[in-house]
Amino acid sequence: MAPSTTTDPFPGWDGTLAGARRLQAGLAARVSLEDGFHAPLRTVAGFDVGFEEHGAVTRAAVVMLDARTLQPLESHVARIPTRMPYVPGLLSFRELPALLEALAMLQHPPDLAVIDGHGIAHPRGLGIAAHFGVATGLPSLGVGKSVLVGQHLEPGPERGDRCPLLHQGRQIGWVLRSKPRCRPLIVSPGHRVCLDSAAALVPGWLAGYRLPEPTRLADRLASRRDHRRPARPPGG
DNA sequence: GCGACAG
DNA sequence: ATCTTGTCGC
Repeated sequence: MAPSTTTDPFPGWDGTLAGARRLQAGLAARVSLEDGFHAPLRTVAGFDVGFEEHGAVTRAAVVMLDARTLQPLESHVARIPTRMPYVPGLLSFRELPALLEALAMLQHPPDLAVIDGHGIAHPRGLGIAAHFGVATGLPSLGVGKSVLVGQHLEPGPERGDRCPLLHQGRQIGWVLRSKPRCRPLIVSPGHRVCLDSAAALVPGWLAGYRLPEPTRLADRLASRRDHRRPARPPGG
């Protein structure tokens, strides 16, 4: 991929936590909630982060998939020194640099990026998936495993059942049942993806597991579980 | 002041 | 996130 398709993800950041929150507020104004991709998607890339050396090394994984068949086309792992601790609400300041390294390893950019974490379902509207989108210009959406902010009702028991995730009087995402008897996923737009599209796209990437394929495969690469444990077949 | 708090 | 095997329930 072109070496400099990504802009500085933290422009003007003074390194402080207060400065990080101010920067988020400013970057959030650049998020577009209108679809900025052409359907049908041809490629989708999943991203996730893991750690090594007791947290000293951040490990980001990317898996490029054929959006129609869900077959993996290409995958990479980027490893860089960890620079920040985990602070709720500031996840992107810890994990985004590694994700951008992984993105740069791809031969071509994906039509859309799926990131493990939240998009606009964030206190200041700039979760890691939204931050990734603004920094790269790529359409993106977040798939989280638990709520950071917002309220919601319990979605129905069937795959595809969903409820709006609301925060301060407006919808910021969806609570989606991706698999029966499993905790629902939190899906939210990152950048250049609208709420309805976020809800419509994810079910198309499900293959019998709780996590959609892009994120599930990236998760396995990021957290070495594939080197220690075999995969179990889908279904019941 | 107290509790909550993506990964 | 990470340390970690078997186990209970659908």
